[in-house]
Amino acid sequence: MSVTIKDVAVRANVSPSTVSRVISNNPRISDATKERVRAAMAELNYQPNLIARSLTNKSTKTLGLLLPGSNSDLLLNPFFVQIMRGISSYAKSKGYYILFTHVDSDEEEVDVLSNLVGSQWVDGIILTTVKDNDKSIAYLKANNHPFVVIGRPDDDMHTYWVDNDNINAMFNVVDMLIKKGNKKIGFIGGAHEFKVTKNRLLGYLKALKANNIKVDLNLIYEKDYSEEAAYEASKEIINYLIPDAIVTTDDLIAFGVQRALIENKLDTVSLVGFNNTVLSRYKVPSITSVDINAEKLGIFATKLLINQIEKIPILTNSYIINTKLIERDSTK
Amino acid sequence: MSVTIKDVAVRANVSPSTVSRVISNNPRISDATKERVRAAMAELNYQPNLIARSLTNKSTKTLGLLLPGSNSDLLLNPFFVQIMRGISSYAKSKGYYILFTHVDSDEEEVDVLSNLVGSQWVDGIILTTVKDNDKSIAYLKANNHPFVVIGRPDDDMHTYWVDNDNINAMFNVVDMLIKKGNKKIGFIGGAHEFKVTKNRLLGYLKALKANNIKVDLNLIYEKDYSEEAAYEASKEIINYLIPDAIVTTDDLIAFGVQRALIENKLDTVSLVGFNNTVLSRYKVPSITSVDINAEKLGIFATKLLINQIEKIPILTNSYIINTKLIERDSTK
DNA sequence: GTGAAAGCGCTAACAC
DNA sequence: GTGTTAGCGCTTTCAC
Repeated sequence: MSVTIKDVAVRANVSPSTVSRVISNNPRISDATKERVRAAMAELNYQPNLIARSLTNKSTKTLGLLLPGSNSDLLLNPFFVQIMRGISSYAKSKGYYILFTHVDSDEEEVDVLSNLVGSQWVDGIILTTVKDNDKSIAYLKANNHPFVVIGRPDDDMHTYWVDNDNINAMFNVVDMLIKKGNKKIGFIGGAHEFKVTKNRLLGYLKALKANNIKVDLNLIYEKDYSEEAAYEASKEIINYLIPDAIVTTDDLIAFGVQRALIENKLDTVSLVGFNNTVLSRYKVPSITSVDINAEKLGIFATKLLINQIEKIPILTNSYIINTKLIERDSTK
Repeated sequence: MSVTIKDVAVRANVSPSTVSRVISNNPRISDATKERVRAAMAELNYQPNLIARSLTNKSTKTLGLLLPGSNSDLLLNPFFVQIMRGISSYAKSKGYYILFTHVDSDEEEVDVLSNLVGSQWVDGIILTTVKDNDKSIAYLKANNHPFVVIGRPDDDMHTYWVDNDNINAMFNVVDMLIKKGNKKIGFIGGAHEFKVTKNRLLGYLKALKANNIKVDLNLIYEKDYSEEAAYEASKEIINYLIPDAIVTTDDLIAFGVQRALIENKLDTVSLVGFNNTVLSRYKVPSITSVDINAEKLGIFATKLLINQIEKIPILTNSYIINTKLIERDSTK
């Protein structure tokens, strides 16, 4: 059928092992035979069968990427695609493939992992969300399988992870708003089970405290990552009081807030998004947002994982990716 | 190291081949031994090594997914993620994995394909864009490798593909607008090299013709898939004349148009997007758009591909996925 | 109904 | 420097 190492060997009048050595560029092969073998490979249009190689090497040069399920708008968020782009490009540069799977439910997640890992399909796993007491993390640790998570895990000293400094990023947003004179600041975040939400909320609280502003629980909402839920939450806040500003944990959420603000003609209320998606810039008014460098998150996560797999000594088990506040018209 | 078929065999006091037969549920194995083997597998927590299986079976149960490069906002478009979700969920239901790669340039595309195919990593390929004289399609055909494309290819009788009826979908949009009294209708599309753009333009032209409206080339723009480019194009159209309506080939483009319209206080101009992304619904005014059923595109593409790989007789080499016009406030 | 043996395409230890 | 050989973990033909 397709041409194998044996065919090349016959053609070049050498043994299969010699061909293999030429492929891996083994220095002990004479230049003459190298030439001959390479010529044979070219003539026969030979391409190594990576499956066979994987079997002997016990390594597939493939990374598994677990994406969250379809129960929220989370995946529709462009920042996921940016992360994927980062992962894909770094992986490619290091000769790795990416296998991806959606996970529909929490229970399923460990099953899927167990398949991927147990079947020896992947050399490592990239997790894209982190929860408290994350089952997937627990499973991978128990099985001692290389993995990296995007987001800060509970056991941040003994896990490979990348994340933004979400506490600080949100602290800066809120602090900036307060310095500009805003006092009554609402917070609308995604589901509380996600670490991101939790940490951004922490940053919010920290900033209030640092500026001696009392926390008002009626101004704090944590729902799911949808435009609609955010819209509803904003209306509740507005009914309670007219805030000076509303901060959110995602642009999609900010879009929902903006809709509510516009509907209620509240053009004095400041608004801040997160993740700096393409559209935040083009909204009217354009929305101030925090650029989280999603592509970089993907790149460094993959780097951490590949170093781990290839046992390349690394100085750190994590990277904090810098964020950048992009001020636009929605904050005065 | 990890537990293999041999370990199970020893434990269950049978030969490896028997274990293999139990795994594949071979009917000639007695229920008693089946039981025994299954028990052994459970006790040892055995999971088949898929790499080894792939080597013997000459099938990896993995599909390669090629995504467009980073030179446009195309990939940031939520509809891509929806397609991926469709692909992933159907593939999963049939026991297939998905390997994905970004392609940065056209030249690179064939290289990447040749790697994927030649290395025998994937059983089939999913192409997500189609161009005229598509090199990738040519390569896959030449190598006789199973593939499917999302979008209608040149040789639509001898290629597996899924697509919307883009000509008709756009025809209906424009026809509807004309029936409502709009006459001067602008068209802003993505890059002309993409078949999608071409076909939607065709539908636009067809509708004008059917209604005896003369084509005005000053109202037709084909740029790239970006908000910004669309915004600029709209301004040029507005400078030329105030249109009754503007149709676009993508919501992202429509967003750019809307920004230009709002800036110029042109609230009488109708606007239609495409792909019905989440945000079109929440824009102010909400944007009429065409739902292309992206997830379904992914599902049926994968179905076509897997049937082909497994040599399941199929009645058709393509599916036309229905579209649905979602009327909102942007069209009067 | 079950076992023995060969082979998928590659790599690597061991010879010479 | 190069060849021989065994083996990665599985499936499958051929025996019995």
